Amino acid sequence: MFQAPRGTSDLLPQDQKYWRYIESKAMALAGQYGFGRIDTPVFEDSNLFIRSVGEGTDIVEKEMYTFDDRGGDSVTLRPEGTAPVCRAYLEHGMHNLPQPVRMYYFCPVFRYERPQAGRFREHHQFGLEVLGDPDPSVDAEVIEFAWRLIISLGLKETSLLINSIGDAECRPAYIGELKNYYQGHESKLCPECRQRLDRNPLRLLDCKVATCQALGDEAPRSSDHLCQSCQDHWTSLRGFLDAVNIPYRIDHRLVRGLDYYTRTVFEIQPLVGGSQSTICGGGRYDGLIEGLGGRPTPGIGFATGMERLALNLERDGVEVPDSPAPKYLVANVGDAARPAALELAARLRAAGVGAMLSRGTRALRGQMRQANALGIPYALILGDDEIEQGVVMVRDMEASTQEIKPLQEFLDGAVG
RNA sequence: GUGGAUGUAGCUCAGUCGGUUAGAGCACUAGAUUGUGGUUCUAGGGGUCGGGGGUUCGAAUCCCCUCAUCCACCCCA
Repeated sequence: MFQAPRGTSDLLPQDQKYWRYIESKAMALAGQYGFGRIDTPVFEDSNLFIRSVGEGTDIVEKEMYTFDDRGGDSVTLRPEGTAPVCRAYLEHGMHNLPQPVRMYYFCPVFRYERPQAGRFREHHQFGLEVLGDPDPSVDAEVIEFAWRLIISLGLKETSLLINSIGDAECRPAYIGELKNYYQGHESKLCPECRQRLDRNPLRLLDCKVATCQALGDEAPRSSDHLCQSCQDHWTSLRGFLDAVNIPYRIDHRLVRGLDYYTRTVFEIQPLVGGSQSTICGGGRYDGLIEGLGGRPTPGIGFATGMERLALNLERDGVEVPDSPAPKYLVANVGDAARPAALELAARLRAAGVGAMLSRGTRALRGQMRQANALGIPYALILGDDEIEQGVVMVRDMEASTQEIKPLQEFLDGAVG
């Protein structure tokens, strides 16, 4: 037997409601905030991700689905959503549009990781980007969007964490200080963190080993080492967030795993849940587009994981509307009734009314069971008698009542 | 990539000191009701016991390998 590849899964009809619910809420908000949808290819030139996400990151080092296509070009299944959008911005000359350009997307994302609850090799993200506006009010608006999405979905018990990690001007000096600090305590670090000291000092801050955490509490804070412009940006951002009553918490140890982030970073996490619990993450990336060969263009965005949102909706018991069953099930008894039933169902659907043919069972009983099992509100019964008289029996499944109507009269009423 | 746990019907799980033909509930199909659902009763279909190899007269049960899922690390949505 075949089974879905490791870390992938089927989204079955009965589970679709959560996704459709999230999509409809997200799209409605995107419209309100003036975002236009963009869809980019599932795979891209591998170098796009190497250059944007960063060569030292886990994603590029060991998680990308990279292969040579038959023409010998190295392509990679999208491991994140921001770089392709920036590529599209450049490729289509969007800097000529009124700035900033606001775009959102739903797309599958691929990372070769060891699967676990809430973490998959293929997952799906809703995300958005604002390109071409450096102002902290945009940061606030993007964060407010993310928060509003979570609230409007009905998720409770979540917290919003923010931090500022500086930019190309001030971060190198900060990282130097951080290294200095940790080198003074190297003997107390866990083995992993000793490696981080060279490779990725920022990540020292979010180690979960207790002794490292204790060191992290006393470590120099990025927000205390910002250059003047980053400092101003950070201060303004908090003011704006206060102005729109967004309940953020500053987390000095919030750093993110992609190299392109500058200044603002943020995450939304549920208060309960396992280790794979972050449901939304994002930040500013003012150097990314320039790094991809464009003119200096600021950007900010975030992404949410559909699977994790759905997981949280289910766990929180959020009531999610299911897609309604067709209004009519057309039951039929006898050979003559089968084509008549098919025609009746077709006429109803042509007029925009939901109707489906019952399973071809000889016993009417089975067809009524079907209507019941599918939650179809009305059964239409066609037998030899009805066809002969040009009528149809309409049964209200919930009220357990039924009446005989002339076919044309029924159709007029059903369609009207 | 590291460590640990778990894999028996579509689902939830019994069954394992090795011993006939592997079970239950739910779900599904049908009958009771020759043209009427939900409740009830009855019957039926459905299993390479995750896969492969080994030990044995005999393996769902013991051993090895492998695959998958879950948990933690790592990392992230």
